[in-house]
Amino acid sequence: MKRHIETTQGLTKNFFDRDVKIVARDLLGCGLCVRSRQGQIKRQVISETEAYDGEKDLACHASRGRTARTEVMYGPSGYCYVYLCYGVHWLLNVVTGSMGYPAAVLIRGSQEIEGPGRLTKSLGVDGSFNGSKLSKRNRLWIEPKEARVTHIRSGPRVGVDYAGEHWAKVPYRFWFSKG
DNA sequence: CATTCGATCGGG
DNA sequence: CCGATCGAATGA
Repeated sequence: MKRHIETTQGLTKNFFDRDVKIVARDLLGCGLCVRSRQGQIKRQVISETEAYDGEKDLACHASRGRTARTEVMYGPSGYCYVYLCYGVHWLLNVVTGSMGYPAAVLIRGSQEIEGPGRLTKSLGVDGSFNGSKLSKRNRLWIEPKEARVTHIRSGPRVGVDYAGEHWAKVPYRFWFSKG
C-alpha cells in the first residue's frame, strides 16, 4: 500500500537531510505549495534550483561565517532561509544536510514563473517565512514530484562572479526543460 | 559610523 | 543597458 504521508505532509526531513547538490537536483519537478491565510493553495512545479554548499563555498552566504542572517543554514534541514536581495526581492532557500553544516538550495523558478524574486512575489513568500519549518501547518511546504523528470541540465550559478575561479563556475545550478 | 555591494527585476 | 532600493558585511 502506498504511503499517504508524503502527499499530506509534503517532503519530510529525510529528503532534505542529504547533500545539497543531490537535494537541488531532486527538487526539480516537486511542487512548491503555499496556503494563504484565507485558505487558498498555490502550487508551482520547481524547474530551477541552485546549491550553496558550506563555508568553503565562496558564493554561499555562510562563507563569511555564522551570523544572525546565516544562522538558519546551520540549523536542521527542511527549514526556510528567506532573505532580501538587492533591497527588493525575497529569495527562498531550503536548508539541507546535517545539523551544523550550512547549506541550502535556492529555488530559482517554476514551470510557470521564471526568476527567484518573481516566484516568491507570486506565491506571497516573504521574510516572515524565514526560519520556519517546511510544513503544511506553517503554510509553506513541498510536495514530491509526480512524474520522473528527464533532461536535467546543470551549469554555473547566476550572479556569483565574485566567488573566485572555482566557485563562480562550479555547476551547482540545475534546471530541466520540457524538450 | 560610512561605505560598499549584492543568490534581481523591470523598464527604456 | 541601467536605475531602484536596503540590509548585511566590512573597515575606519
